[in-house]
Amino acid sequence: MPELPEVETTRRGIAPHLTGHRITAITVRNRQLRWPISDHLIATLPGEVIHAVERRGKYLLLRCDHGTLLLHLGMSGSLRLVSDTTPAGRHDPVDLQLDSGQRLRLTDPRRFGSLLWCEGDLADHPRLAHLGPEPLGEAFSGDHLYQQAAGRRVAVKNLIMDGHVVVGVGNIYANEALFCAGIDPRRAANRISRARYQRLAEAIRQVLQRAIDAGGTTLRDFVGGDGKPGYFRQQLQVYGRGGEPCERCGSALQVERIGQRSSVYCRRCQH
DNA sequence: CCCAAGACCTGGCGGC
DNA sequence: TGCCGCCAGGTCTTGG
Repeated sequence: MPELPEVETTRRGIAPHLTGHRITAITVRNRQLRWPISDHLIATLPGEVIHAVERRGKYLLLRCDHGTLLLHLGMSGSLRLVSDTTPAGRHDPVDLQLDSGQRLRLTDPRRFGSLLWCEGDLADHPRLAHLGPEPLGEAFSGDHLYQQAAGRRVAVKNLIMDGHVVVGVGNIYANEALFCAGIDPRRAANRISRARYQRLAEAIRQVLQRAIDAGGTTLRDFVGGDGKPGYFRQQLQVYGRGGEPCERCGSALQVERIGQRSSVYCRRCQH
């Protein structure tokens, strides 16, 4: 589920229910996530008040009195607010009990998500320190991509999915943005002009922003606890549409693996 | 430094 | 129906 737009949608959905509230208890049913949940986190979190809910890349940041909870949803994670009598399912490894009576429940069947506790300077945290710029922020541009591409022969699709280059671009939106920009996903990163990177940066921004905007409409359902977002599916031009006609030229969309990830593109429109 | 591949996990699907 | 292999929205680690 979670690419940047979904993480941002989640952030917006949960923030009003968390901000200003105290975590009164943490229930850990399975601590084996991407990294085991630390004893220190479990001991420390109860009693902390959440002052703000922010996002860096695909990490949600719950800023508390004495530190920050970093929450990553991995491949299959989602968060919901539930009442404290809602029975937990098989794949609900963690609940945070709040002083409002609600619980923030993490559901994560594949357990690639993570919960980390950071007490020092957030910017120095090993998971955050080397991340690239936010795609919707000022520091991200075609020039930035062009500079990052220098000397790199990987496929451009792999470049833009590299979190050290730019955060938040997952497999879905990498495919979409490259289609929008008319760039062949297999093209070597260092064989693309500055002008075309400008177009690509713009496409990345646009595609992510549009998805976030679409996500906004499901916020209420999400927080109510039953929402499985599927809202942006209809807007996808290439992802999940291998073999179907290209929206622009009508020729059949090509499916191919690039860097272990399934990729879809139009042979006629993307060069 | 760059890059490809393997690793972590579970569930759903299509094919036989 | 049952089993098997493959696929899945992420990213860290390892080894060349």
